[in-house]
Amino acid sequence: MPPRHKSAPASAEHAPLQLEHFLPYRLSILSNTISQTIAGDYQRRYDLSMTEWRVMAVLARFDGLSAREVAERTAMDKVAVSRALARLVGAGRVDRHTHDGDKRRSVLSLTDSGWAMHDDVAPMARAREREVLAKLDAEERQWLERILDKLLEQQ
Amino acid sequence: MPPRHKSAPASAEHAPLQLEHFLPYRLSILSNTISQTIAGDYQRRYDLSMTEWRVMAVLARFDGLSAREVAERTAMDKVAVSRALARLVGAGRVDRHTHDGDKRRSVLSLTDSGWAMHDDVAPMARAREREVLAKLDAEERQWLERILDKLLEQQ
DNA sequence: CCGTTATAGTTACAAGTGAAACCAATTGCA
DNA sequence: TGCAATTGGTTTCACTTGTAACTATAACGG
Repeated sequence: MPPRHKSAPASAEHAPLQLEHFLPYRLSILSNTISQTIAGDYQRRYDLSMTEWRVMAVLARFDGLSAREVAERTAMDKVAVSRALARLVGAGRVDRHTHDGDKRRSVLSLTDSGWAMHDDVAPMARAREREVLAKLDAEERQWLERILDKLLEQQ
Repeated sequence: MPPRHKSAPASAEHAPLQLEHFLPYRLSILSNTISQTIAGDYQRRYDLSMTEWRVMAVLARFDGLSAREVAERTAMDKVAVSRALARLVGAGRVDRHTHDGDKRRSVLSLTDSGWAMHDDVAPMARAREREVLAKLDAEERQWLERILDKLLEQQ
């Protein structure tokens, strides 16, 4: 019986990428897996997309932001934020009024109902983060922190 | 002048998530940034999506895979693979025929043109990976390797 | 054998996303 | 002032993506 797949000749001449050892690919798998798990949690319980959750999370920390500021803090583009806000305001999770003195800007904050949802979801998200970090020992966690700091630092 | 945003009262009662220190969020930003940079490289030069590139990358390593096997190796779902293959076959980058003895299965491999594209793109991808890793010293790179291994290990 | 179940892959439809166009309010500056 | 350029935000349109349904072939079990 011949071997299922021939890989030797290809590697010799073409140096194909080994996806399973390729950092960008591995990061992408890891990030998607974790984010999906968390998103699953709150999508099961609430009708809430990941972008909507992120908007709520920044409004929980910074009350009164404008849509643009939310976009900055979430690293989302303004269209995505606008859409998320439309749904959140519609669902009564977020309050929006107009900035005095600049009628273009909105002033956003969580409603009581938004806070209730936040206070339910945030601990689930944190618990999932702990689940992930539990796979590492204290030393590894410190290194991870440091490595992410360096990789995420601008330029 | 009053403070722009009140965050203290919220944090006291509601313990909002600090997105900028939240591992899943940070991973997502990092992963998206890196993947976008690489995808930009080959989208500028070829009309090639990230899913298509991943399919090509595994076919470069494992000649003769079926679509399902490609899906397994890329962690993509079979619909995404089917679509990527339709485009790649249409563009003459991938050869598809039917498995002898199981007419459901396809047998996939890169064409000469597919190999040429691969041999052009793979070094760019590797160069981008090196750019990222250059932000770390040797010790940090080793820890990152080890940490990703642990976090990606099944369950 | 023959009917049921499982597998490989594609198609169809709905929902999500991104880029560009757009509107309204504001700012800059001649 | 007043008009061009900028900014905040929404809408539109084309494209991508995900889920479910579907077709064709193969494997299983009586």
